[in-house]
Amino acid sequence: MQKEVTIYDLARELNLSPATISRGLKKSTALNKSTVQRILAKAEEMGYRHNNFASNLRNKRTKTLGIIVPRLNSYFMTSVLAGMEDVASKEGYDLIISQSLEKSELEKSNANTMFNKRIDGLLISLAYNTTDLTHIQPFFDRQIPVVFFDRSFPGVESTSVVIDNYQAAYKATAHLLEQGCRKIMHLTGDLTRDIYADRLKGYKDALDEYNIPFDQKRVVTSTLNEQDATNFANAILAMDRAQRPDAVFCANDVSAVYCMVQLKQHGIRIPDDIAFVGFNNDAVSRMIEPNLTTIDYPGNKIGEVAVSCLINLLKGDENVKNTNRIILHSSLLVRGSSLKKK
Amino acid sequence: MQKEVTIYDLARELNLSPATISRGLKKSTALNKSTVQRILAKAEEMGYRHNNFASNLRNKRTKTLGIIVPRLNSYFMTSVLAGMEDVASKEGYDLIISQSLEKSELEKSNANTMFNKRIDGLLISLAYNTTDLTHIQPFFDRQIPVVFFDRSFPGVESTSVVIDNYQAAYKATAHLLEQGCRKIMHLTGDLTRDIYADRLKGYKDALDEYNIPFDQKRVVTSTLNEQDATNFANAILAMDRAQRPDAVFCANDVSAVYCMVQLKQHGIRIPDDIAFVGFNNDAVSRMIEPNLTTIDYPGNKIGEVAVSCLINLLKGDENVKNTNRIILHSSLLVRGSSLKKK
DNA sequence: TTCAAATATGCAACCGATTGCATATTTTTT
DNA sequence: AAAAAATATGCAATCGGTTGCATATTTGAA
Repeated sequence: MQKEVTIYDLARELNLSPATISRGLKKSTALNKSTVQRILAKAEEMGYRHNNFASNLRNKRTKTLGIIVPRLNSYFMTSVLAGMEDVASKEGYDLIISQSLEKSELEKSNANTMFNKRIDGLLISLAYNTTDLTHIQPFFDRQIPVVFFDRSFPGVESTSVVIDNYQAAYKATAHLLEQGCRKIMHLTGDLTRDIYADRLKGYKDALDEYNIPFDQKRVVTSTLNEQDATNFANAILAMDRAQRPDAVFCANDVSAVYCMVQLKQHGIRIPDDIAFVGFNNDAVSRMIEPNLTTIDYPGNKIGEVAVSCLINLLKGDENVKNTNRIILHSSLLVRGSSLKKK
Repeated sequence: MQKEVTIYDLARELNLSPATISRGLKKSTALNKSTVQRILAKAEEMGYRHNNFASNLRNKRTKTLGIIVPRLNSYFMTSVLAGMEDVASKEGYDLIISQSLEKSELEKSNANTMFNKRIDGLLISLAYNTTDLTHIQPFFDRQIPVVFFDRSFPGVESTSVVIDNYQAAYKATAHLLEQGCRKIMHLTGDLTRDIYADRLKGYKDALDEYNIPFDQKRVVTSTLNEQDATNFANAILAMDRAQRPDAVFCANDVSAVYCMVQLKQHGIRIPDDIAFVGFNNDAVSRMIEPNLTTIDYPGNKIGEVAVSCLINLLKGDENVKNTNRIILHSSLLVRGSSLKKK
């Protein structure tokens, strides 16, 4: 292990003090321009690498942001992360990423770990079954900024970066109505997660707009996993003709796809018998036949915005403190699964 | 911002020296057991948090491992990461994760960033088009251990953790042969990545075992993305009856699925006309109809093993230095896409 | 009782960058 | 030419934990 070059080494070589070197490396304007140049050149020449630990210790900042997500294995999350990485690295921040695997327990433990690692700020998208924020409280107590993204918590004081779930669901439902569907079911997730509550509201309001009475029996709450989607499909298959929906709006693509697979295996034609709309524009939406109509929203953008926000908060930007909800736009991608009219 | 409790605060409260506190917090056996207990209790009571930066500065270790992966958006990668996270956090290591998005350029820049962040060790799965390891050289030069996983580099001196690609491909091909297929095509990735080269070898040897002559025209190299898979399907559709394969073995599930979708849309029946086997056991393999026969391998395990290895290397374990290839087992999951015999 | 061995704790010098304040040097003003 | 202002650089303390070596205390053996 060859030893590292420090500012003291540079100082000795250039006959300057370590203080001057430190300032030079940060291009301080207090220094003579030519001195700064000499320092930079020498640093390059000797292979100097900045030591974050010494610097963090002194500054009492870690220059690290923590990210907790339910799962990494969706195209959406990957895009969010890529966006976050992009902005964070430009601003010189590291990211520590962990998955809650949709389990509140694990989320708590991850939050705790990050707290102990002294991250400067936290970005979090909540697990399905998280019902309180006690695990986030330590951050609030120490004034460590927290930004929620995608899955936020109702009534929380922190900034959230979300999409217009209400609008998106409204558009999805209205689209099905325009296609002539009248018995539209909605497969949703845990309604304490406001993204799902908002989508439900959009669904309801679209029905209302078309004067279709809302029927509670047409809304099914689930965890949106493979098993639940299949069960949901089986429940549809068990219904008699009159009861059966002519369309289903699912709160994510994966559940829509599993549901479609099961229905198709039992002879249901899509979209003729039942039309489908999903949510997320996951890769699977283009693997199923017919391709799934879905809501597309810009993961990258969400990531970028969330990190920018957090960094502004860290910089103490007062404007950001007052903004506590940033809503990004999404769009409806119409594909075969919902096209009844040709 | 309330101020942090340090070992000096604890020392003052307990009338001990900071040195003793430091040892106590690490449960040093050099200390009286009751003293350790008192220290731990007091630390808990006062809300002490260990300061990594001070500690890293002193120890000249960052306790951080860097991970570079092509993409995070597969079930496999997510599992690998979960496994890595598990072991790493147990050993007190942080992870910094970044994606190369299959681009060698980005991989280089990520490696460079990690080098400057002074990670203690690197875990890397190479991008499709990485053809040299110059970007890893700085790690080798400073004796920073590097472990390759899944996608390794031929002839590299570092430890690699991989699956038995050869065996898996052999099993997959043999299975298709047992089902009566004789014209088996193989859609593969870049053959300079040894995982693909190994799979090709397994495919060849299985054919050989059944005395089927190998035909170079039956092997198609691609990037395994949606476009390439669709093109491949179109090529099959363009073949005349005699030429058409009766089975396809794809080097990943995603390409198999896209290919199947395209073929099905043109009336090809699966598995009757063409049987399919994929690789990875991605979630999509159970979304397509018929469900895709595929190779399942334990992502979690790969992650765990890779990190354990790296940590042993960091501990200077000589045994590990000599082991430079760890091969994990995988298994064939037979599903509808390849079952011709009922 | 005395001395050696074992056990328990403290001292103090690191690790490397940062920054308020002081000092030295140069430029500008009167 | 002297004083004031502006510019350039250095001093030294600080961030908090670690560890080799020294010292103090207890235990056990002779």
